[in-house]
Amino acid sequence: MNVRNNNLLKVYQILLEELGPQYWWPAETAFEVVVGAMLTQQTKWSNVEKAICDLKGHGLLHPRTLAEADLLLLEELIRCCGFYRQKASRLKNIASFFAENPMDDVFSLPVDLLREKMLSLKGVGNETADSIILYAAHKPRFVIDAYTTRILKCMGTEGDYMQLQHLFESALPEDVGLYQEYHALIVEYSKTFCGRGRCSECLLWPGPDD
DNA sequence: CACCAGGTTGACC
DNA sequence: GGTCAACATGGT
Repeated sequence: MNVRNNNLLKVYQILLEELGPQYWWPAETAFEVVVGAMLTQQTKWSNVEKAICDLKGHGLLHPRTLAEADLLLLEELIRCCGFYRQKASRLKNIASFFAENPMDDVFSLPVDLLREKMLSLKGVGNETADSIILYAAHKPRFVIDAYTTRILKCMGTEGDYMQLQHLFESALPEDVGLYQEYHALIVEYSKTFCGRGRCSECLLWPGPDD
């Protein structure tokens, strides 16, 4: 079944029906979500899992301990995620922020202010900020990633990050669970069915022959 | 061996 | 105000 009218809610329903709920974000704590969001930048999640596991084993998945961790050790533990020198120092900086500003307090801020705070941290851009907001703070911000951008382009819609986010947020009910599931479904769907630029068994929009 | 992965930043038009 | 290389490892 194809959707030809950019009905984003209908697309969500189709994906959910086809793939089932994804229950993202896989993490035990909010801080683990923050760390994972940083590490997964331009990186496969399987590599992030390994790093998260090693960090956990060294007791570093807490703001204080991570902020005070040895930089070289940290680099070693996250090397499998790539960009490991950048990510290590940025992670320490983010950890310091949450060591000085408890997560419960920060996450209680109005969502726009929370977003600004996150964006002010080096290494946190739009997508990482929204991932933290949606999956760690549990507030409604739709996450736009490369897959989402690609899918919308296939459907004939282009725009920058904020434009695409507004598109989703104005088309959908403001529901944290829905946003969480939808973003996860887009990622899983894309990984399974879409190569770069082209889709093999596309459920969502007309193919070239259509 | 080439290409990509749940991006972000700073430099340079 | 937009474009682009740099950042780096691991899997197909």
